[in-house]
Amino acid sequence: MTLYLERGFEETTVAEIAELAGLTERTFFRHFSDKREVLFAGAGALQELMVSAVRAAPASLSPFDVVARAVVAAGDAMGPGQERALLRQRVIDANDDLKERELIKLAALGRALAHALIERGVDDPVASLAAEAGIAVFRVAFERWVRGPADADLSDVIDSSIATLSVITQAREPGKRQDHG
Amino acid sequence: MTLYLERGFEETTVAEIAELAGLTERTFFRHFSDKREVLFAGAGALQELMVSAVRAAPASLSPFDVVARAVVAAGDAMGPGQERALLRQRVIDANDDLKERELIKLAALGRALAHALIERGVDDPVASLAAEAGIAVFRVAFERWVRGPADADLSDVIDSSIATLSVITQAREPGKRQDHG
DNA sequence: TACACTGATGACAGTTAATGACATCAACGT
DNA sequence: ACGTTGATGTCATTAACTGTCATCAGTGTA
Repeated sequence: MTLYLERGFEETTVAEIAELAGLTERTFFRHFSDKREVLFAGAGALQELMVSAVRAAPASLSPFDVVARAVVAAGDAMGPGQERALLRQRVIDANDDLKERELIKLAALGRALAHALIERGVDDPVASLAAEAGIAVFRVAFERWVRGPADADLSDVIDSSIATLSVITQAREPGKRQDHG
Repeated sequence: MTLYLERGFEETTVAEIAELAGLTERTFFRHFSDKREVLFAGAGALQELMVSAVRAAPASLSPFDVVARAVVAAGDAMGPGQERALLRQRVIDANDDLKERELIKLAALGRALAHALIERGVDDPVASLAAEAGIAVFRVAFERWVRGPADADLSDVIDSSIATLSVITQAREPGKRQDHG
């Protein structure tokens, strides 16, 4: 993180990272599958947290409510570390390769959530859509939170984004099917 | 595409591609910024198509309906080339690096759609969420279409997915805010 | 014809991410 | 003392990219 912030991601070589850490390149690649993965090592924990939240949700909730609860749980867990998350995000935003890696982590998270929903008995198109919608909310809310005031609560932004999405998708022409021919 | 299908993406070197095309490596990298980009050169056209659809939509439509129309327009354009799209998708699905690139193209598409909505006067959180939801629908529907029967119409799958998402996000506990303590 | 300019390509060297193979060394139990 | 195991170092190699200069075809102009 120190080197990435100082001189950027591309300009930092693995040799430099290894030297600063007192290791060799080879050891670096034993710990991280590639140069980007250093910044995403903790993504697995977040995914497990959200999947657990899905599993722990009451059976009475609708699929989307279950996902919403998982997203809020993730927001709570990320509460105190706003500064660290912000630095990390700054590094990621400055580099396209890192953005790609972030996106695939989110996609994996979406699949995991969908899978957890299916295990609860939700049908597949519904499960995937609810999960993807949840990821979309998470992404948008996170960005609003990072760019917003320093004392804002991520959970509040998430709540608000969930409500907004709900309103948006309701405001449709009732029963009218899109024509396409 | 020939080499990627024969031996996979990782196992195909740029030198081999260049040789088959009767060019040098250097020339390959002058046409494509990196090895993956060969498969995504046409993504820009699709994005322009969808942005145009957003701009051309009647002012009376809700933001989500506008996005839905753009997604359907993309589905129509992709109608005849199912076989080619399927081969391409098979190559992409078999490799994580290519999945990453695909995701960032979709993310760029999402931002472009959100921007087009904002130009129509839609507020920012609403625009981003509508766009992201549209992308989610597109992704889920496209996957269902690719894996589904060969004679299926992508536009129909998209229509159905849009309707499903609409239903999902409506089926919430009315007015109840998620607790997170 | 001669000349200048431009754009695309080739030729070549160099950097760096990433991987495989083997050696070393400390910790641990028997 | 001995073998095992896990983490690390060392060395060699592949292949993605990049910088730089040379070449060459096409085009306009005197």
